[in-house]
Amino acid sequence: MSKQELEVIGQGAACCPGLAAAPLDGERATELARVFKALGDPVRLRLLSMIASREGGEVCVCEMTPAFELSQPTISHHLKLLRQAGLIDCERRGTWVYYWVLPGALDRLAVFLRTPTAAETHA
Amino acid sequence: MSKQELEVIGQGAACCPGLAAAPLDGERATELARVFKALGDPVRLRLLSMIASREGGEVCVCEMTPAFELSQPTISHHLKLLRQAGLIDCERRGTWVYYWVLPGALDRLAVFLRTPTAAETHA
DNA sequence: AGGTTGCATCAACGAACGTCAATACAAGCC
DNA sequence: GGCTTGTATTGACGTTCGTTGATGCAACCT
Repeated sequence: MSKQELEVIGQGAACCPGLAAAPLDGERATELARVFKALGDPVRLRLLSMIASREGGEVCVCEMTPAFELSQPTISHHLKLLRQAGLIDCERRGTWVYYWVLPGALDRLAVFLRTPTAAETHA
Repeated sequence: MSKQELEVIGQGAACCPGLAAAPLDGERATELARVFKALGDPVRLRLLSMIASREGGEVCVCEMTPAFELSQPTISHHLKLLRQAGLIDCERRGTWVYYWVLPGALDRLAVFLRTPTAAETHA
C-alpha cells in the first residue's frame, strides 16, 4: 500500500542545488514539476495541510473525507497523487487507513525554493 | 505589461501561517494552489530557474526561446503564467523584453512549506 | 457464513492544460 | 512611408486533470 512514491526531492543535505543556483536540466525539472503539480490543487493542499498540522502527525481518511464536499473516490484519488509525489505515506490499521507527511519532504522543497542569501552566494 | 500579478503569497514576515501550522481554509488554498500549479510544469520550472540563476537577475526572452525546443508562442505563454502567478515580472526595453524574479516570492513560498522546528512548535 | 463499513479502483465525462501555426502588435531601420 | 525583427495574442487541436457513480476489496461483527 505504500510502495510507489517518487523519492524525487533528494535525500541528502547538499544534494539539492536549488532553483537559483544554476539552470535546471530537463530531467530534474520534470521530477520536480511532478511534485509541485501535486501541490497545485486546492483540495490536495488542504489535505496536506490537514495532515501536516495534526497533532500526532497522522490523520484517518475517515476524518478527511467528510471535511470536503466531494465524493469519497475523489478524496482517495487526491491522496494517491500526494503519495505518488512522495509527500505522504499511509498505512492500514484494522478498518481504517492513516496518512502522514513523509519527514523532510516539505523541507527539501523549501530549501530548493529558497533564494541564496548574499553570504551563501559568496561561498 | 506588468499589472496582472497575483500578490498571493503575502507580503509581511509573520503573515503566513505555514502549511503545517493549521489546516488551510479553502480560499487561501485556492490562491496558493495557483502559484504551485505555475511551478508544476518542467518548462516553467526551467524558465524560472534560468531567470533566478542569472547573474544580474534579468534574462531577455530572446535568450530563453532558443533554449527550448518549443515554439516562441509556447515560451511566451509559459512566461505569462509565471507572471500571473506573481513569481516574475517583465519590462520592455526597446525591441527586447526582459524578465526577472519578483523579490521575495520564492522565499515566501519556502517559508510556507517549511515544517516548524521543535523550538518553534513550543513558541 | 453473511452482512456491514471503510477505502481503493474503474470507466466515463466535461473542463482545463500544453502546444502550435497564423496573426497582431511594437520598435528599430532603410 | 515600408520592411524587418522581437514578442504577445488568437484559435484550434490533442492530452491531461478533476470529478463522479459503480464496483471491488479488506476488515470487522454477529
